[in-house]
Amino acid sequence: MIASAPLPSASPMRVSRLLLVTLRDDPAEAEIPSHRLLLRAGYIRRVSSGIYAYLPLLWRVLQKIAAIVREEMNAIGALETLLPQLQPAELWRRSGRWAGYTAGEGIMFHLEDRQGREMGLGPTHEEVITDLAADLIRSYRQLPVCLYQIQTKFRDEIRPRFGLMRGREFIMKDAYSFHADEACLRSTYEAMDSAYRRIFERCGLRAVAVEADSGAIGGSASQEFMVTAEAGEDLVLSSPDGRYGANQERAVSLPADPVPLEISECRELSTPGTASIEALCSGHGFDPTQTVKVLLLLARFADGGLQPLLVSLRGDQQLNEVKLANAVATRQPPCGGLLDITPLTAEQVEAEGLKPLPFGFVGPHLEDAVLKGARRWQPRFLRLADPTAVDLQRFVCGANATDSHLAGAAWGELTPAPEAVDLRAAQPGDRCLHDPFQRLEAARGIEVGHIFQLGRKYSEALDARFTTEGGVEEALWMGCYGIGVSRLAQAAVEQHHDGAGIRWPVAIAPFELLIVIASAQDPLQVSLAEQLYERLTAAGVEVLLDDRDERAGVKFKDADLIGIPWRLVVGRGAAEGRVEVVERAVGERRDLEVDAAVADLTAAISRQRSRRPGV
RNA sequence: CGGGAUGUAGCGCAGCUUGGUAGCGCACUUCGUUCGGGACGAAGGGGCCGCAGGUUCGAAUCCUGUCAUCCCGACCA
Repeated sequence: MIASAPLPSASPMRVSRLLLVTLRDDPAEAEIPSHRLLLRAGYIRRVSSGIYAYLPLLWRVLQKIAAIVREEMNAIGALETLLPQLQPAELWRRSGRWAGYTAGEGIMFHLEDRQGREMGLGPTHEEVITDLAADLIRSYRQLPVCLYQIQTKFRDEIRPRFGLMRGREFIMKDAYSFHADEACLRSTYEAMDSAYRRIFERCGLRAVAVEADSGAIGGSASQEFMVTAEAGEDLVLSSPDGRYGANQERAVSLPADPVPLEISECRELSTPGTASIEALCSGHGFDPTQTVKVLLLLARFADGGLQPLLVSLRGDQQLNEVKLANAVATRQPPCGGLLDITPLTAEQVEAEGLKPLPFGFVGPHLEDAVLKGARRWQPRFLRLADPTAVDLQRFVCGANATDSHLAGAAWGELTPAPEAVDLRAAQPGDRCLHDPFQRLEAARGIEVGHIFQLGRKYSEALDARFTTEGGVEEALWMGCYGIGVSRLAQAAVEQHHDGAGIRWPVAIAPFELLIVIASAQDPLQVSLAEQLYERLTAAGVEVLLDDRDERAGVKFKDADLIGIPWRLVVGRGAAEGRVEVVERAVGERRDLEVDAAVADLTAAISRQRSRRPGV
């Protein structure tokens, strides 16, 4: 797939010739409105789980989005290119991502060619582009440079979902920038940030930029662009004043102040059957902020390493697994990459040949000795704690013996305080760091774009170097920038629809205007509609003509469903030279003289059509 | 992968409990009447009841296996 073919020319586009198949009933497979509507209105068909055919109407939408993306990328000096989808494993081994992307919950489709060479179907293109950069870029004089492509990506998603929202094959714009220094990277990152804002705005989407986790891509700063919608898969936390917004994976906040614990020395507390924080607090009159809960987990690494984790959190806090994974990954770099982290189970402990652990009564002082003799695990815990736990003077925690807790324990006395790392999940209602009088609000969002400052992670791994002005060889600074083009199309539907169907923004609608012939039996209506088709097309409007010999009601229903933003009905007023103009999003109907209708439509549509400012 | 559910005509579904050789609505074809918000009547076409075994005289229906799809969790544009 290459999203670069020109839109069909001004040759008459007739619904009768469009292979338009709309469905009256909702397909059972679709859950969210945008998925249902795209299927019902004849925009997509499912071929396999997470794999869709983009039918002619949607293809026009995708090309319009691609055109806007292209304009904005070109405007900031990015160069369009097209990279291979089939990529050699060797390249991915060099970046250290082959195992992580293919083993375990790996997301890369991979295969062997007839020679037995391993290949992967590109889920992303950092490796290919960096290798090319290494080949092409020799000197600082060639920098900075930014390449992008609009390309089909393949990801063997653990769970494809919601039509185009999370497909296994999808269209993405990805851009990669190369720089001689970090300051230059930052300025391209800023330029991308504003280009992205323009792209989403021009596409008619309400999108917000939020701080994000860099995930498997890696790198330092990263920002996501979220289209706000109920059906969004991500939770965005933001401050009412608009100064802070972050994906919950990444969000930070001020925790509630703990209730002081009025116990001056540590004593044991009999707590039969009290294995949860709630039970402990309600049974013994503690506040959750006075407790420390200990989570035992197991980190699995690409090299086969298994590292037990002992994580301490204040009892009222929730673990943010993304933050934990990042903390673990940076502390155990030589293990070939972190595959996953899962809670430790009693069965696993037994399988290691270890004595049972007092799950539900574990305290932070659990000794490494309990791991002695483990078959495959590292024999010591990686100990991490959230600052909310480390900051407690006295606290209640498990006594490492079933049915027993400690009250009044203190770090130092009990066990040395573990390394403090931010591991807690910020929650809606938490106070904001920048202003404690602001409280975080939650909203759901669809991630349609993500920009990263990668730094030198890939250039170092793939040895992509250039010669500086001073004649020294250095690794390139890199950024990467993605937009889910097909996802964006569906996100637009999610944000712009009503009970009757889609309401495309003009800028990305498959057509700008639909001319409906109320009665295809009436030669007068037909000829007036054909004339209007010619005139409006000549005036530069993208027109679709519904010339089907259907009852008017059927055509109106289909018109609402497929959601073309403007509708011109040639009906019983045709003899008097009057037609009806309807704006889909507003629903208001106006009865106009033909000339007035043409003037009105061309003016309104060109006003709504998104153009680059100044072009 | 773990948990839940579903596979019957292009789409939505019934039939399965209690085995007897498949039905409804929409869509499709033809004819007639209708004709500005998913018309009506008549006549048609379309199904290896997901697939493979088994039980039985006989299986859409019971049993076993398998595949696929969807939903809830970890992943991401």
